[in-house]
Amino acid sequence: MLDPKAVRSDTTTIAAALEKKGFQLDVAQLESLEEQRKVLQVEVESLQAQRNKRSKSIGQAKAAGEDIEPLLAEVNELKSQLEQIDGKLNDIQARLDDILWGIPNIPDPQVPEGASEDDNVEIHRWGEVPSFDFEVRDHVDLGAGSGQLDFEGASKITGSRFAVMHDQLALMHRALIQFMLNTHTQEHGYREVYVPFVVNSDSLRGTGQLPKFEEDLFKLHGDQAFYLIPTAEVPVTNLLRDEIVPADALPMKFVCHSPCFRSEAGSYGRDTRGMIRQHQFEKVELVQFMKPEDSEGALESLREHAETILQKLGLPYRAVMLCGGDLGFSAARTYDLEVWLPSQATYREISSCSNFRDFQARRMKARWRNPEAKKPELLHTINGSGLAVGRTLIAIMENFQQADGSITVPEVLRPYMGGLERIS
RNA sequence: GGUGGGGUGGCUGAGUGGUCGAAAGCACUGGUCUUGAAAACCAGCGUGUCGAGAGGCACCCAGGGUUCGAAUCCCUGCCCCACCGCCA
Repeated sequence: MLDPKAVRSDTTTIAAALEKKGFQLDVAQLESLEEQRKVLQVEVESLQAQRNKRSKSIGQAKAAGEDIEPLLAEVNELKSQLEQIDGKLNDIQARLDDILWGIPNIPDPQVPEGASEDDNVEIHRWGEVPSFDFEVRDHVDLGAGSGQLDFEGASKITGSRFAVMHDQLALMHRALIQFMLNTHTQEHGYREVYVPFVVNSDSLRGTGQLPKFEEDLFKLHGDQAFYLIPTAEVPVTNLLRDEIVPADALPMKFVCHSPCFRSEAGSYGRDTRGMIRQHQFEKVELVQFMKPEDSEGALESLREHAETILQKLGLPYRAVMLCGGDLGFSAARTYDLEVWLPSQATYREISSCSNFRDFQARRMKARWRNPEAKKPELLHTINGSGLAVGRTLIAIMENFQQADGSITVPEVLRPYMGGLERIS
């Protein structure tokens, strides 16, 4: 959420800044509601002040044994006035809140202009794109060849956009998770955390998936509004919801492995083949909380932490900065890491690293005590995938495939796989 | 699933209809004292919002309700603790 005060006072400036994201802020409506709110609120509060005063004097009069009837009549009149105006205020306030919770974060000035991912700006490339002296197979064919990747089975069990893995492939999938977690805890200073994979709606509001993007989520049936997590970002970031942390606890860095569940509504027909876009996938997520002045630098280092995984695995990739139109709802600035996929002869997203500034923190009331300030201040949050496990597996299969359809296991994974050098 | 007890400020914990945003203790901050520290003593110390300020308003798990007035009474929900049942 943006600072409501800023939205109030700099409405047009903010509306202009949001255009980069392709978001149209209804300035006229906002201003009109705000004007009404102000008047009504002043009125309600002054009526409340009067009521409180009279009620107090009723108590005193009663104690003194005086007649309270005239006072009662007076205060009853106030009460009915108050009820009427308060009802109007609540209505206006609810409408303002709806607008406020639905405004995306303001993109950073350095975010490039653009409407879609085609306008993202490449920052750098790493590694050499492999060349093959045989016909390249995609991960679906490679998996079918070894009989270790089964989409029909998954389709029978559940439906489309799920996968079943067997044997060495399942082992490598698991090894990737261990490798990523160990690297981030042992080399990058993250605390490992295990969290619920089912969350309530407050948590989703906190990180920004709700109220606008409910259709992207799997919602559980039941009395309570529970959802499957679309990313570990949701439970981990919400660890600090309604908390005030001391300055010396910052920065806080968490790494969390979790499954992620996404409905993929609106992506019919996209990436229907294979394991690129699934309803369920594993991800190792990096989440950090820090003082506002540290978040820009922290995003750079978090991106490097994610890049380290790709480098250690020897996977060619590039880093891009997302343009305004491709930026997520809550993000002020995002780097995507894209891994090379030989079968598609292109780079595909494997990690997304974002700075949310105080946008999520304001929604969550996640704060810290700045010793130099009198009041608690909002934290900054950043996060990024380190990495998406399923897509990493695909990238390894395709980049390290051999003419015979076998796959060379990256050196760093072998200790996690009993020394296995090749999947065949 | 059953029975009982609870959810109050950073923590512990008092408060069961009126001057309570809330006692007390701990923690924390500042001061006195001390060579320094500790102890002792004094003072300060929740969050949000409106206001230049004085101050107003709201917040005692959440949402409704009763009342002139609710932390306190009623209803619903959520959560926690104890015991019983069931269970990976």
